[in-house]
Amino acid sequence: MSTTIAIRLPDGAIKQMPKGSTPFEVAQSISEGLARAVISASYNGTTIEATTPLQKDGELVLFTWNNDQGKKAFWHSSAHLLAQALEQMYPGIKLTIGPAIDSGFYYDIDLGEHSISEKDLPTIEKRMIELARGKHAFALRLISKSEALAFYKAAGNEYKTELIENLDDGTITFCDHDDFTDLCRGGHIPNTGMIKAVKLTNIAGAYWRGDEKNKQLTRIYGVSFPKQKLLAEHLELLEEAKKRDHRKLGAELGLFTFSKKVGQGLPLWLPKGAALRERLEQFLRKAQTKAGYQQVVTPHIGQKELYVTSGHYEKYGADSFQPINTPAEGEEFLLKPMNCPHHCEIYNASPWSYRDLPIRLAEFGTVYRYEQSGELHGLTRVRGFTQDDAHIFCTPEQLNDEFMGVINLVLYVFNALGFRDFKTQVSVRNPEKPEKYIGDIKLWEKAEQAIIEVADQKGLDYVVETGEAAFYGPKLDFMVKDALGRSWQLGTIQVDYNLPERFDLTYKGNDNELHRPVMIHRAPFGSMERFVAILIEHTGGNFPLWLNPTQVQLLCVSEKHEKYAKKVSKFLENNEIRALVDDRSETIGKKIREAEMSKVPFMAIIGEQEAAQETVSIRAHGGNDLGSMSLASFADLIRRQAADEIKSF
RNA sequence: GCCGAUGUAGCUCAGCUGGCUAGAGCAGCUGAUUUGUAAUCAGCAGGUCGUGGGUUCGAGUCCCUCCAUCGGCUCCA
Repeated sequence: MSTTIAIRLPDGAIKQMPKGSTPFEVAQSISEGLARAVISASYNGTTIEATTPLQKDGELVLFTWNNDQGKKAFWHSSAHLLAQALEQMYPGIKLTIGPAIDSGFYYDIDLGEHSISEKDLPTIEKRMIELARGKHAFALRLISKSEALAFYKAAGNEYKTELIENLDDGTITFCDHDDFTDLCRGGHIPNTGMIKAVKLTNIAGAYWRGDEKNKQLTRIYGVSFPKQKLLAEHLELLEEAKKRDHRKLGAELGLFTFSKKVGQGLPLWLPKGAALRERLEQFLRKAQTKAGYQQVVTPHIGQKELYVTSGHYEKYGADSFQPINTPAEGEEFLLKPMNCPHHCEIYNASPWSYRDLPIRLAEFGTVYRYEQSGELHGLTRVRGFTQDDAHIFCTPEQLNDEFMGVINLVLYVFNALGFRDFKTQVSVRNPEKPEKYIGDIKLWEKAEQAIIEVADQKGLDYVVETGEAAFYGPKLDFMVKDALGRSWQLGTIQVDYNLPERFDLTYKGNDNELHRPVMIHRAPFGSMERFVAILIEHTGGNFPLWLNPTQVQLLCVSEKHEKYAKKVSKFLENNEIRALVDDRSETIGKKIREAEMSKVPFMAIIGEQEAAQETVSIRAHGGNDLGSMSLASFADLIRRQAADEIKSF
């Protein structure tokens, strides 16, 4: 029997180590520095501890703080530490789950009689650090299902018992450190001493197993680091991100506002915001016209019957804005929560031949949805919003090509606005919850297959999310993160075989028989509101020149130069450049300061010299002095930059 | 909707353990100043302290209700 094993490292090197060596010892054989940094490891694809003995040949990957897996192990271990501190400070609480997340960790706890508020967090942090200093090793041990159940039954913890019930005997492990034990599948740092800095960020309610019908537990979120300095940097990053918050910038830049009197979640677009939005609409309208869309307009309300037909009423009626009554007995209208039923009726207004299809109907359609009060969020989640909606009615044979066409349009839009960092997600139904969906399973399968086929063909790097489909069909969603890293769905493309059935949509085929068209619902922006919100956060309010409501601010050095400023302004206007004149009796310093704060891309200083030489002195936002130039070359500069921005896609 | 937090002039904030007519800066208005690359000076005005109730001799400060906002959960046609 061999006493050494061959361990292959990611760089291809093969280490011969004594059987039973640990990843930590392998690291040590490479360098002491690496050994100190190693957090956890994976062996033949399975996450293991740095201290797990390796018994057979295999491939080893060492994880440090610099890998995502290393961070996950670090944060997961920190969750254990949090649980230990909580158990000591609040005896009798019941632990449930405590995973690592993208930026930190949390633990869900049933506090029973106790209650914890944000004021208690610093004390808990302190206790965690004290415990960490004990440098207690994390030790994973296999335990039988019956023993595991006995352990948590004795503790009266019904949550852990429920978790264990769903695990297979022989795969269950406990993790011990110090006097603390937790059900755990592994992936820890060697010992608690590595955790040098902890920040518990917030406290929240979270339902057991994510189900609203279950008991609400207390969730404590935190983040931890191997160095104090890293925590300070992390907090600073959060502060920076807050400055890009679209709610803050929206107010500062005068883009939009809300009014308690108008109502929660009903945004009011101010002139500058409306100008920005208008330009986005123009941009998309142009692209859509090129892509063969036709613009339509439909009313903001529709008879209740319309939504009963579509199935929306049954699904959302009770939780929506309630029907509007009229003087006529029994007559009821709903504020439209989506545009598709209206567009279906437009389709139905004429008979169609297969030669006419595809029909692409587009509308910037304003819809109203009664979102739960706790869900409202700036412009990203509102109760009244405008979708850049369109519905494509096509033959089944045309579906893939049409779907591809929409993907290309969405990518074009994202590119044009600099959204390079997005994720695509194929949202399919959850087969275990058929009650959430309408229509024939066979059609669902066809629709899902079509999306995956086209996404593959396009080479999209998508993830499949089960249970995220709309109730009438699966979709391809384009997800973009906000300043704080929260993911939002912007673009969406949906395949729908169901509404054509419900609205009895038909076309005459070349066989002279009536056939069902397929419908694609799609919105590249998603909604104007959410898109503008994310655009604000991505650009920090420094919009691309072609989109900016104000491209140039003309700043008079004194009131004497007002006349020349007007002339310059006229010139720019004739060249389709959007400029404003600041001719107040303020110092030039103050005018520059205010223009800087309003994030205008260019400032043109206009004084004695400029008036005499018929030039402008240009300062770019941020302080870059571009010197003086003729009006024509300035106009040219702006035109070129705007054209470059648009061309870059 | 649920858990936790917050709510003082248009904005950012001060107001200690409840105690006289609630303060400041910026923004606004009026006047002076006519200015060369991130805040000119002076004066004036502006708040029923989110709302409604309660405790108290006395509430911006303590308690409750509701409303709105923030961080999560759930939801997202």
